[in-house]
Amino acid sequence: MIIEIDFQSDEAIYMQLRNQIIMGIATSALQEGDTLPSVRQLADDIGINMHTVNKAYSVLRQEGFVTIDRRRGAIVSLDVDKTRALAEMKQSLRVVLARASCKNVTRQEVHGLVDEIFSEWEQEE
Amino acid sequence: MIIEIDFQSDEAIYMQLRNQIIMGIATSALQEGDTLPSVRQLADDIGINMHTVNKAYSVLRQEGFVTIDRRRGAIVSLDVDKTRALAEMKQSLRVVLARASCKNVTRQEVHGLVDEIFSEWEQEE
DNA sequence: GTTTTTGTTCTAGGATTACTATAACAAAGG
DNA sequence: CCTTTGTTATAGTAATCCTAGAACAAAAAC
Repeated sequence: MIIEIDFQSDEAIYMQLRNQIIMGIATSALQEGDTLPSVRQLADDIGINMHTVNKAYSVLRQEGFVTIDRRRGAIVSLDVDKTRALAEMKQSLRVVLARASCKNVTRQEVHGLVDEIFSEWEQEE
Repeated sequence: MIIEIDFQSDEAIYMQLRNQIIMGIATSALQEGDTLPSVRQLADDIGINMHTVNKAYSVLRQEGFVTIDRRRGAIVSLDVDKTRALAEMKQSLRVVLARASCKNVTRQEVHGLVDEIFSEWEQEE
């Protein structure tokens, strides 16, 4: 799985990393049981500090996407709390859809985009 | 329109303010042509600094949700660039949906949530 | 047994951002 | 004339982000 960090972005590096790993899981580029690179190796590959990678991994652990084992490192393992996931998603969606709605994006167009995104993922499986 | 700031949140105050105003527009609590409170008055009401409100207004202007007039202050006026809005929304949706998908939220459930949110807004009009 | 690699922890410094605080300005309106 | 408007400048505090170097115990590799 290829990770691309935009150093010009105003989004923190550890957040870009977190989001890309989550999208990697969603697209099945990363599967349950897969191990992520060690913090030192990934930091070296990307050209950032070890602690920045460690922070991304810690956030992923806290959010229930990986478990961290001293021997094997970070392992993709999903702690599914669907009720919580739905509540959190609704909150995020409200902000995203409000912005879109102000710009005259219709409910149908949103549905279309959702389908597009899900289709992209299913193709890659 | 009621604005609620969570001072314990890790989200910046000016971003909370920006998002609530955008949601206010989406729900028609704020309509095109309406004037927002002056930066000093709103800052006083909320109990924050004038410059924090000013920053929120500046972001809203840059994103095309309000125009700012020296006489009347910030006025809701939507600069609709739908192509850009769709592109930006898709990028945001990708992250939100990836998180949900990992937690076994289905495409159908996302559609349901989208409808729920749009319905909330339409009821208030 | 020795060496390497693993995550973890500590301290520390630099850079940037967020927020607050004053103060002052020109423009418009009452 | 006085008030209110957004705007700008300066300044300080606090928090966050990122980097850096060092060290530790535990597990794996040799």
